[in-house]
Amino acid sequence: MRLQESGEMYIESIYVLNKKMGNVRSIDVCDYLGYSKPSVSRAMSLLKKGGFVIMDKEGYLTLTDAGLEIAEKMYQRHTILSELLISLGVSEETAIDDACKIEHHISDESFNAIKKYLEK
Amino acid sequence: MRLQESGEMYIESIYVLNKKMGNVRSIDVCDYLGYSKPSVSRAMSLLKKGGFVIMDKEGYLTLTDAGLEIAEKMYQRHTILSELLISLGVSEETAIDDACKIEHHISDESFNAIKKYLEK
DNA sequence: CACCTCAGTTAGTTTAGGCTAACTAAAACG
DNA sequence: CGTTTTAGTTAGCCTAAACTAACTGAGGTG
Repeated sequence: MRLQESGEMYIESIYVLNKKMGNVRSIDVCDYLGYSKPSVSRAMSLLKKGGFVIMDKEGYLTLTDAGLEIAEKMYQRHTILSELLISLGVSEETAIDDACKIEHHISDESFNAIKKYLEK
Repeated sequence: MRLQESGEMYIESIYVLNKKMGNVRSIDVCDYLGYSKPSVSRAMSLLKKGGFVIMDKEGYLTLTDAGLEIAEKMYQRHTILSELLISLGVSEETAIDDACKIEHHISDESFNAIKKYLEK
């Protein structure tokens, strides 16, 4: 199952919310992303089917290993891209916004080059 | 009229093809982007309606001032983002690919910060 | 001159990903 | 204990942007 950009966003949201508040349900994702319940519900059912997310009987969401792998990748990209932009003088708010969009489009090769640059 | 990412791509293609070969028609855009004729035809009619492109009776495409403004913006972004990535050690092919995707998502603020960084 | 090719358009399909309205079922409350 | 709130789902709509199939109309050629 091919994961789209929106799928990556949902997975990353679950990951971030989990770090922030422990248990995560669909409704939290709605609030976080500003999407309607049906949109999130449908996305979750696709992510469940794709094997990225598990939902228990009470509606709590957990990332599978596959989901966690994506989430960590996206989160690392998010963090490092923000860092790059901030180090170039961009405001924190814009840096985070832009990182959020770019993280889904940049190749591993470019990302690793940026990471290496920042490590120096 | 709000311009989507795909609209920006079409406009940039016309601009690039114009630089490369002088006159540009829809069919050249098809070849360049690898899209079907109906896709390009539809896109051109939207860009005409939006006032970004003019098509003469023979089908030759010209950018309006508004179109040219977008094209130059995208082209500059494309060039400078490629430059940035190449300067960080990314291969030319990947750098160009990634620049092509990122150019539509990055804010002016971040772009200007990158530009300033490269100027030093 | 009949025919073919080439460029563009029209019509209709598909997929992705938002949305609202309306339903269900469980929990919380007065 | 009945009603309200909360969370999730179902059904169906909309837009963007790709596609194929099929038409149109202009030029070039046997």
